[in-house]
Amino acid sequence: MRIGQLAQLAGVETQTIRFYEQQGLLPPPDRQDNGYRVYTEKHGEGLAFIRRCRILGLSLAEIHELQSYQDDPHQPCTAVNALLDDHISHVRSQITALQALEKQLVSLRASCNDDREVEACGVLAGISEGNMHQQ
Amino acid sequence: MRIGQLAQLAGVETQTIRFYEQQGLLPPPDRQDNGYRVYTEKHGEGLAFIRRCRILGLSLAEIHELQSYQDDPHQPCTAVNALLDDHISHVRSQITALQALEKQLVSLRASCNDDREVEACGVLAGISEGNMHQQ
DNA sequence: TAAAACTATAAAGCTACTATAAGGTCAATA
DNA sequence: TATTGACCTTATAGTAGCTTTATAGTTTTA
Repeated sequence: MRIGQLAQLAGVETQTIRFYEQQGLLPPPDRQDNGYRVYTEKHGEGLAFIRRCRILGLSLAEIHELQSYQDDPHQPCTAVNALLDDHISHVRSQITALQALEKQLVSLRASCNDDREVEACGVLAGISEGNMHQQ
Repeated sequence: MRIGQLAQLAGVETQTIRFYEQQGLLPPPDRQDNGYRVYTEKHGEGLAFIRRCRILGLSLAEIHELQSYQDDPHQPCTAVNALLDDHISHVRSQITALQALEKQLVSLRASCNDDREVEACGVLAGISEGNMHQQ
C-alpha cells in the first residue's frame, strides 16, 4: 500500500503521515526502488491508534508515552490509567475555565445593546474599565 | 516609564510588550538617546486593554478589530457586539465539545482498573478497537 | 571598578499540522 | 512518441501567541 491509499483509509493527508513518521510516531516503512513508501496493515493500525488518540485530545507526547507502554506488554497498566486520569482532569479544568469565561462574556455582552456609538459602547467600556475578576 | 516597569505593572514579560508592538497592537513608543523605549500612561491603558481581551480569550486579530472600532468612536457599536456574540458562541461550542470528550474519556477509563498488564489494559484496548463515536 | 540588572535586536523553539515549491515517477492517452 | 495527469519525493515556510536563546550595549549598585 502506498502513502496515498493509507492516507485515504485513515482520513488524513499524506503530509500528516510523513509528519508522524518524522516525529517517531510511525515506524519508517520500506521503500520501493523509486523511493516510494510501502505500508503494511501494521502501519494502518498504528496510524488508526494515533488518530483515535488525537480525537481524544491526547498530545503527540502522550501518544508516544502510550506507545512505549505497548512495547512492554507485561508491565502493569497503572501508568496508562494515570495518563488518562490526568487527561480527564485536564479536560475538566478546561471546561470549568470556559464556563467561567462564558459567564463573564455574557455579562459583558448584557452591558450593551447595538444602538450606541462606539464611544458609549458598554462592551468596550466594560473591557477598558477592567472591573474583571482576574482568573 | 521604561519597558521593565510597564511590564511589571501589566504583569507581562518585556518581550511580550515588544511582541505586541511588533504586531501593531501597541503603538511604537518614543526612544531615549540610548534607544530605550519610553512609555506613557496611554501605553499602559492600551496594554491593559490587550491583556483583558486576552483573558477573555479574544485573538490578537479580534483585539486589532476592536482597536479599529475605538479609533472611529462615532460609528454604531453593532460590530463590537457582533464580535462578542461570535466569541460567546465559539466558547459555547468549545464547552459542548469538551463535555462530549469528557464523557468519552470517562467511559474509556471505566473499562480498566490498575491491576492488569498493559497487554490486557482496557483503556488501550478501547482505543485500539476503535468503537469510538467519531466527532 | 566591577558585577548585577536592565535594555536592545534577531532568530529559533513550542504544537500539530498545513501549504507551497520544485521536482521525480508512472500509466494512459492523442 | 510526446504529453498530460495523478501520484510520489524532499525541503521549507506558515499558522498563534508567545517564550527562549544568543549576543551585545547601558545603567545602576556594591
